[in-house]
Amino acid sequence: MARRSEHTQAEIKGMILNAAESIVAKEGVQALKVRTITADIGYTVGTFYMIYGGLNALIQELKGRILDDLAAELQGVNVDDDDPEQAVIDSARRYLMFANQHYHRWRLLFDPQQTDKDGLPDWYQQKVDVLFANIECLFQRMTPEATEEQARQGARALWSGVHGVCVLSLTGSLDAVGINTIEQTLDLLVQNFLYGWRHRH
Amino acid sequence: MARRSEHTQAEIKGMILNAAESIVAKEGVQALKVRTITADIGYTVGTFYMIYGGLNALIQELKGRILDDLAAELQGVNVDDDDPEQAVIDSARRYLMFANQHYHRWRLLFDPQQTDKDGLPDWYQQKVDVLFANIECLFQRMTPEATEEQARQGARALWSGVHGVCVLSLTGSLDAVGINTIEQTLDLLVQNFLYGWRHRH
DNA sequence: ACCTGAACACCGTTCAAGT
DNA sequence: ACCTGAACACCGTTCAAGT
Repeated sequence: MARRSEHTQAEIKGMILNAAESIVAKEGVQALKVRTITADIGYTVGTFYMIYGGLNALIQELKGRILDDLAAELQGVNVDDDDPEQAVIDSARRYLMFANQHYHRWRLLFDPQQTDKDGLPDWYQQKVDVLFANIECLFQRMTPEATEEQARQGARALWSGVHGVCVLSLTGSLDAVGINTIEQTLDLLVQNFLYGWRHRH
Repeated sequence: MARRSEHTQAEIKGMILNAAESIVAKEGVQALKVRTITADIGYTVGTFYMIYGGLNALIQELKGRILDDLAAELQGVNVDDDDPEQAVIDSARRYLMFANQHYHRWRLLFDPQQTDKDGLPDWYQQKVDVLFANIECLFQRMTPEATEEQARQGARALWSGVHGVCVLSLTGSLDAVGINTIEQTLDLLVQNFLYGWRHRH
């Protein structure tokens, strides 16, 4: 036993990440166990700790990946034509779609157990900021007379709302509703808010 | 040892509930352990299982209590005068205040780990419905020309949004902001939404 | 009948021991 | 240097054994 060197450290790290993503995607974080991960890739527990300091470090990296995927999804909206309002609506729909299709991974991003005590790392916060910058930019274009700070606040308020609709609807905390009803709820929130936002400026 | 009979089953149950509430309020659910609870009340693990089938059963009951407290908080808004819009705004502010002051207990209501696989019990769903009925009623009064179903959808959409603001702001997922900034964000969401709601009907 | 505490299963983490 | 697996700590849950 020991000293197999069948894979480089980098390869093992990749295998761990893939195995972990797969488990989270199928069963959620609560099913993510060190023993399961290492068994899945043909290694034993100890090997995991050669690569990661602990389960939290792995989860942190997973969250980064998920955030990147979410960002890619939101990048897909057409922000170049002259209808910023429609772009906001599209963004919200894409957010719901991502949350619905990648439910467990999306949940991980906001799992209360998985928030590091010493706050999130800088690179993580930066990814969040980039994600938000697009929405803020659309708000600027919708209401050019608003200050940058107002656009920030507006984007934050609406996006929190969009997130709330996804959380309560998809987790079934509200009650059981189908996905198209959820989309209606989302549109209702977004369109009423945007109407108010436009006419109050 | 054994057969102390210093307390009735009902008394022990009350002691467990109090100890559990106290732990959750101070440290959150993740700190709630059977061994800690029973040690706090001067009993041992086995006693816990005389009263509850397991930790989940206790947590379920805790959630019911928290929901009652939240309902009481929201009952406090003045819905009798002729300004239903202001009553909605007040309700939203009270919801934020409750979430902020009873952070860990409020979080428990939406903890993903703590949602029973076979859905929530009927009595729980009923408490949620009662809570929502008030908001729906206010929507009816704001826009009497809307159908009941529209009022339901509107209340659901706005309340999801309100919840989202509380979640993202209080958990620091967005970024670090003070409580008054949170209230501003909340008001922005609610007022813009309501403006749209009123003028689009 | 009421209560204890040893015991089991499970899981994160460590580390002495192998090659 | 790389990897194993026994071992420890922690925790939910069970149950034989005490009074």
